[in-house]
Amino acid sequence: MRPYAHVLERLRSVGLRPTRQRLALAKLLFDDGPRHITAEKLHSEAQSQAIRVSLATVYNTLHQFTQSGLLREIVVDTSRSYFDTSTHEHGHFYNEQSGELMDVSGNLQLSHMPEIPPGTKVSGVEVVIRLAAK
Amino acid sequence: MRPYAHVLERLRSVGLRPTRQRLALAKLLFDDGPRHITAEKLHSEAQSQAIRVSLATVYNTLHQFTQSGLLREIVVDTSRSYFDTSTHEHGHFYNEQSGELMDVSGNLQLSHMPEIPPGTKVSGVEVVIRLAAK
DNA sequence: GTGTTTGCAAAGTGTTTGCAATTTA
DNA sequence: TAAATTGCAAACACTTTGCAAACAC
Repeated sequence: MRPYAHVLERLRSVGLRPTRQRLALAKLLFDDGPRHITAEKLHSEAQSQAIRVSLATVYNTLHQFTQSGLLREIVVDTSRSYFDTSTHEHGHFYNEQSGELMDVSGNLQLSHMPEIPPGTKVSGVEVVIRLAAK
Repeated sequence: MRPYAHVLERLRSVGLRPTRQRLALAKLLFDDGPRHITAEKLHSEAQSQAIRVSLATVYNTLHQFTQSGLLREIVVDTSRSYFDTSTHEHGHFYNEQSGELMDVSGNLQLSHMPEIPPGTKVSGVEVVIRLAAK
């Protein structure tokens, strides 16, 4: 029985040593479909499953995963960072009251791509639909 | 001669007392066409023009202006808040290297508006095109 | 064994807050 | 003069960093 096999493979494939902490966090992140999570949430989730990881390591790991392309950072709130396990380009709903971040299903395109300022190239397009209670 | 007349009027129209600080900041913000600015930048700009305003007041003022609809806050960077003097809905270019935020000219629409989660309504749509050096 | 990773605690950064002093109407 | 606003300094929340101990290979 190798419960971590797929996650282990995933880490190996991007050249990250599969340490106990990274394996545990990767399992939390990638084992149950798309997730949107903050560092603090992931940390407390780990704690509640008796996984001992420091908050600093959670931050480090989230950034390493992001750099490696396993995660994507989504900027919707000045006061905390969200990380998305879906790395393809897609839009988001953000509920400011609850802090909940959700994928927009289906593909959400721009009507047209505007002209890009000279000397630059597009590194990403973010569409955020902010929600409030009705 | 009433150099602040228009700005003064603007503050009055949203029910904010035209104090010396608010007038000076409003002048910096609204007198030269659309601007995208952070609190620290506005503060240092004021300082360099010998306008005495504390950073706390700059923050307070930016938030009051935002609440009153004179400004719009744009979320593009976890580490600082940007405020836009154009309050209509429009897209932005964000150059992560320089920290420069620019309007997308022309109107940038979504190909379609997705179905909104039940019990919520759209409070705003943000489109950010991230730029990197070519 | 050697280089990498972790955890802690301290430091950092942008932002907010409490409250006395000042200003506006 | 009464109520609103300001400025200061302290407090805050999230995030990053330095470094010794622990770990992976």
